[in-house]
Amino acid sequence: MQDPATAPATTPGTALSAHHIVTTALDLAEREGPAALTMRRLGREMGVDATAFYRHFRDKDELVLAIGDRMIGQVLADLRADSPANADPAASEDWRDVLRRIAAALLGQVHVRPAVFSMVFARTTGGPSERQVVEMILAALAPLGLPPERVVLLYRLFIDTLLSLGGMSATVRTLPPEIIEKDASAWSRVYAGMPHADFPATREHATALVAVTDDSIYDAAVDSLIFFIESQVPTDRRS
Amino acid sequence: MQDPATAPATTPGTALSAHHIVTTALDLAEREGPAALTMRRLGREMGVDATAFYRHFRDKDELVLAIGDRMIGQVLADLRADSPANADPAASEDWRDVLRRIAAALLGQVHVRPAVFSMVFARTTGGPSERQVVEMILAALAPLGLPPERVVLLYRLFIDTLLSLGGMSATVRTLPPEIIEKDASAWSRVYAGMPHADFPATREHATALVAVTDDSIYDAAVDSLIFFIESQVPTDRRS
DNA sequence: ACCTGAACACCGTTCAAGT
DNA sequence: ACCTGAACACCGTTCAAGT
Repeated sequence: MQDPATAPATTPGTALSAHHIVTTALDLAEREGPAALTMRRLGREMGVDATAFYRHFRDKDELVLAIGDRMIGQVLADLRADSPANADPAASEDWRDVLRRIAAALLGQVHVRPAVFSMVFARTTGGPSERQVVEMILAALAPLGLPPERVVLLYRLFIDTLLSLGGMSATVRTLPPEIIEKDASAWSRVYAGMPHADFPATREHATALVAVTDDSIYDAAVDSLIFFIESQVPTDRRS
Repeated sequence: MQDPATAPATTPGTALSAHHIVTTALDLAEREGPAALTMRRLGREMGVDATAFYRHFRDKDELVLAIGDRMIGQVLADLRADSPANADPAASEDWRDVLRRIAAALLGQVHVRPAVFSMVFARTTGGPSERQVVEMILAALAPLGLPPERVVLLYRLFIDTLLSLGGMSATVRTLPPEIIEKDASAWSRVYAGMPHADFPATREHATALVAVTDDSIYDAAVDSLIFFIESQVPTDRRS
């Protein structure tokens, strides 16, 4: 609690902090879309001049990465929350379950913070949360008896596939509404009124095509990745 | 050849056409990055006012989609060029080879047109080239004896995984140079100077981690996807 | 130490006017 | 029919000035 009389008259209770800026920026991006996250708009939101943020972040990119770091922190928090190690810290979890839990936590953020996810999925923050997720995946794959080059390739295949699939889905979700409409109608046109003679396979699958969801594709990707990794594991380490 | 005397003095030999606009815009984006593709910059490039393009495209998004369509057209051209059906039109190619050729053609555009790829990989143009690629993949998977819902899921898994992995790679490639540097150094920091006690798996794989390339990940994804699809095919249809 | 405000060099897009 | 040019409502960022 700050005494209103001693607080500077120009900024009544609106002291900026990196944490508070990130919180407000994240909310703004999710509420109105990635394009609404501008320095000026954020300034209006927080009652300060647009240029005030440059005291806390070198440039807008730094701010966006900080928002991304906040999101990865949530991924990590979700992972800890439903970890079986909470019940039995000594139990070493099956690597498949570790990967499935990480995949689920990432997909959760695609749903709950699509704007942020679309802004940072191709970027690296190098923050502490990111490092811990990296360590979790590598620690799960390391005991499988594969050469290190193979381990890191499978690690990157896993994380890059899920980040990019999630990022694509999040990007589409946060496009301006009129463009989402255009994209959707483009697919309808592709699948529907097509010359039967030239596009037999597409016509045959038109009904099924419109029913596929991004989440079912993501789930299939997780199954596919685990199935592929399993196939590389020496038979004596399979379980 | 146009008589210089009869050509309008204001636009000497610079008549705009949708095709010419797309060509110049694509070149500009690849030459100077996606951020350099602005209406004003393109106008300067072509010697016309920035607002002249609105006679040919409804808005900038339409122009970007047209550029994307041009790129997919190249994918299709590449596919036709190295199709074995050129030699023997009666031969029906193994579905694995069809998928591998499509994957290779997409990756080719990631390399040769990363800026365009990064701008459109999450979008749908609904153009004729796109339709033909869709038909190619569905026609390859249709004879495998799977229910239509399964066919379309595997089709989407295949195309979405490769588009999004390629898109992520292309996005990183076309980031402003100083940001690429920041991203790369972020990874070095993650992999290198980390507390050995807390990140044993990361430390163990530090050397191997920096050696993984986007292309090797993409290739592994193609292998993984084909391996997964194979596993779903009824045994009597495997070959 | 932290924020303001003017300024610079940009954006996409609309619309009346020119040829 | 096609392009121009002024105008509107925006951007990110720098820097001198304020408190």
